[in-house]
Amino acid sequence: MTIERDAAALLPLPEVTFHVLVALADGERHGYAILQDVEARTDGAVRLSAGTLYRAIHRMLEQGLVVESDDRPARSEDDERRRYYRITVLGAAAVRAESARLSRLVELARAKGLAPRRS
Amino acid sequence: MTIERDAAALLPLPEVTFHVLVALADGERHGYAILQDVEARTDGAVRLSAGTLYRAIHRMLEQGLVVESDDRPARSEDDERRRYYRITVLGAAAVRAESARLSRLVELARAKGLAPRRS
DNA sequence: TGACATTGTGTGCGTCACGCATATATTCCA
DNA sequence: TGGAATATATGCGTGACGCACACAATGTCA
Repeated sequence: MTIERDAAALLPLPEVTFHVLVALADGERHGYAILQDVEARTDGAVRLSAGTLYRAIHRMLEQGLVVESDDRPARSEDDERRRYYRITVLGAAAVRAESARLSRLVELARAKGLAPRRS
Repeated sequence: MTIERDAAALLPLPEVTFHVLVALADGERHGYAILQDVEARTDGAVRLSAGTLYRAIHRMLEQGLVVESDDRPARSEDDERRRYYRITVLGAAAVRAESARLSRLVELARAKGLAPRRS
């Protein structure tokens, strides 16, 4: 309950924040990997600018949407420069709330015949 | 085709612009009526601030998303202060494109189990 | 009639999130 | 060995936002 209200207070989420949370939903990733993941999942349609991404991550750390992780991959596959992030319970609640908000926006347009038919 | 590309170049639409276009989709309205219409259709969840609304309308006029209308209601139901607006072909294309974009965002979240089930 | 809320449009101001450019260092690979 | 890719970060300008405020006409009610 409190989590849901805390999440609701953060809406609307900035676009880049939404993408970062979706990218982290199924596992930890470092910044640059988030960049590539978003681009791949959207077939190149969404390309985050690096500057905005890293600033968004800093904001998200302060807001408690993500935490930095100490888990590092095997030394042979690691890169010291990387900083890994994990989504928090609040982060998951926030992206769910934002998804619902966006879904309602689409419904508004759909009611006027302005949205694609339900896929 | 050209219209679709012109509309695509305006994405993402500012949130208030999206709401104004949806409000105008089924008929002409003046600014203050748009304010009330959005609030009513969203059950009070979305309340546009007047300042942002009127500035958005000015932007939209310059971009050709809406045009000011000379049609006035019967004098008995009119109010000289009002300024009426009509959505353009470009405006309709833009809100359709934005709806599709938002719909794709929801799909991204849905693929990770973070969006409400299809309503 | 006088007071006050509502309707209606508009500007001033500060802030946040953004893209683009740039900085800096490391790693990969031909 | 030199250039592309990887990786993170800051500088700067802009656009859209909310809130406060301004100002006038209209409606309501004591």
